[in-house]
Amino acid sequence: MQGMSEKGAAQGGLRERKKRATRAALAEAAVRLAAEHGAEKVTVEAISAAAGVSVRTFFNYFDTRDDAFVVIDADAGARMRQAVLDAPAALSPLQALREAMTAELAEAEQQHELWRLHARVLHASPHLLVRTLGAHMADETELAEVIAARIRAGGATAPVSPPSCATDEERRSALDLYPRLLAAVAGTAVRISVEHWCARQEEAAFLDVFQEVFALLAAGLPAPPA
Amino acid sequence: MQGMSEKGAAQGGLRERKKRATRAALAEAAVRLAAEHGAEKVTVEAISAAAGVSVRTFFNYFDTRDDAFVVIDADAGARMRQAVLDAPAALSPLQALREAMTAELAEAEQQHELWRLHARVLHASPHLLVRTLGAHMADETELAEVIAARIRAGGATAPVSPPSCATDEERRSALDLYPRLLAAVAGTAVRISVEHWCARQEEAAFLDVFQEVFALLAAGLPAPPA
DNA sequence: AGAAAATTTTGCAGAGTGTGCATCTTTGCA
DNA sequence: TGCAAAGATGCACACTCTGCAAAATTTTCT
Repeated sequence: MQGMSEKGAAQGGLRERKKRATRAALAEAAVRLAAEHGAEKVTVEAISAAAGVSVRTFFNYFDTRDDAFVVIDADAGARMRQAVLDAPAALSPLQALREAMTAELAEAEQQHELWRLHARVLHASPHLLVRTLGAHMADETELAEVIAARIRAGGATAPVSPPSCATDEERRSALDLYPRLLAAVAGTAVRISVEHWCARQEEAAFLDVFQEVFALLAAGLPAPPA
Repeated sequence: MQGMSEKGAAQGGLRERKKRATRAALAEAAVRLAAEHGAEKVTVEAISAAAGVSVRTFFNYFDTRDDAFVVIDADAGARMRQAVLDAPAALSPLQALREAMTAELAEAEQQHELWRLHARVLHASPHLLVRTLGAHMADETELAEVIAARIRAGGATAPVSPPSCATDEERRSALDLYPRLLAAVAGTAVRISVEHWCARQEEAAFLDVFQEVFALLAAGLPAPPA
C-alpha cells in the first residue's frame, strides 16, 4: 500500500478498475436521474438500481446520498496538482495555476454532456452547489502544498519584495500563508468564472472570462471606472 | 417588504423577537452539545430538548440537522452589507470590504466563547466546515450587489484603467464580473485568514494575518522570494 | 488448476432524519 | 373581547444511513 500503487490515473488490477467503474457508474446514474427528475426526487434505491448494485453498496461508496451528485471526476484534483508541478519554472505561481486550470477545464470539455447535466442539477438545487464547493475546498490544502513545493524549488521570484515583511518571523509566516491563499483564491476564480459564464452564456467565450478574472487578480483587484 | 422593515438588527414585534430567540437558542444548544459530545452523537431530539421546543419545531427552523451547527449569527451578512455601504467613499472596493469585515470580526469577538466552541466543532468534523463555507457563499451574491451599487455610486475609481478592456462590450461585462469576483475573493480571504490563524494561534495576532492577506491581494498575489 | 486468504457485495434490523397534515396555542389587531 | 393570522406540536410515514454476519468474488499461493 505504500510502494508502487499510489492509485494514480489508469491503474492495473481488476479490483481497482471495478471499484472505479462502480463509483463512476453510480455518480453518472445519479446525475442523469437528477437532471431528469430533480435531485430531491431521486432515491438511493433508484440510483443503485440504475448502476446495478444494491442500496447497501451505494453506501459503501458514498457517505451520503448527496455525495453522489457532487463528485463527477474523482481524480481531477490529482491531475491538476501534477500540472502545477510540470508548469515552466518561468511562470509565477499565479500564472502556473492559471495554465494548470486551463488545461483541466479543457479536459472537462471531453465529458461535455455530463458536465452540462451536472451544471443543470446544481443550478436546480443550490443545496448541492454548496456541497460541490466544499468538495473542491477539500483539495485546496493539497494544492497549497504543491504550490509551496514549487516556490521552494525556486519558481519565478518577485521582482519587488512583497509589502510589509519586516522581520524574518513575518517572512516565514507569510511564506506559509501565501500558498494557502493562492490555492483558495484560484479555486474561487474558477468558480466565479464558471458562474459568470453560465449566467450570460452567449455573450462571451469562457476562456475570455477566465483570462479576465486572472488579469483582475494579477492587477490586485483595482476599482473599475464608474 | 420594501419600505421600512428590512428585518434589520433589533426588530420590534413580539413574534419576530420570539422566532429569533428560538432560532438562536437552537443554534446555541446545537453548538454546545456538539462541542461536548461530538457533532455526530447529537440528535435533533437532544437539541430540541435543550432549547425547550419539540422536534417538529426544530425542523420548522432548520431544513437539516447539520444546519443548526452552521449558522451562529443569522444576520451577520446583513450587517456587513450595511457596513460596505457606509464605508467612506474614498476607499477602494477592496479597502471598503476589508474595513467592513474587520468590524464584523470585532463584533464576533463579543460572542467569543461561542465562536470558540463553534470552531472546535467545525474542526472536529470537516463535513460541517464545508457546510459553513457554503452558507457564507449564499451571502456572496447579495454582497456582490452591494459592491456593484457602491461602484455605481462612484466610490474611488481606478487611477489607471484595468487591463484588457478594449470594447464597450467587454467593459460592461467586466463591470458585472468584478463585484462577484471581489465578493468571492474577500470571503475566501477571511476564511484563509481564520484557518491560518487557527493553525498557528500563538505566533501572530489575528488582525495582522488579516491585514497581510489583504495586502497580498492588493499587490496582485506576487510570487514571494524563495 | 485448486484451495485458502483477502476483500467486496448484499440483506436485514434498527436508529435517526425529514415531511405532510390536522389540531391546538399564541400573537396581532380592531 | 373576539377574530384572523401565524407558530408549535403530535402523529404517521418514507427515506437515509450504520452495524453485523453471510454469501460471492478476486487474489494469492502451492
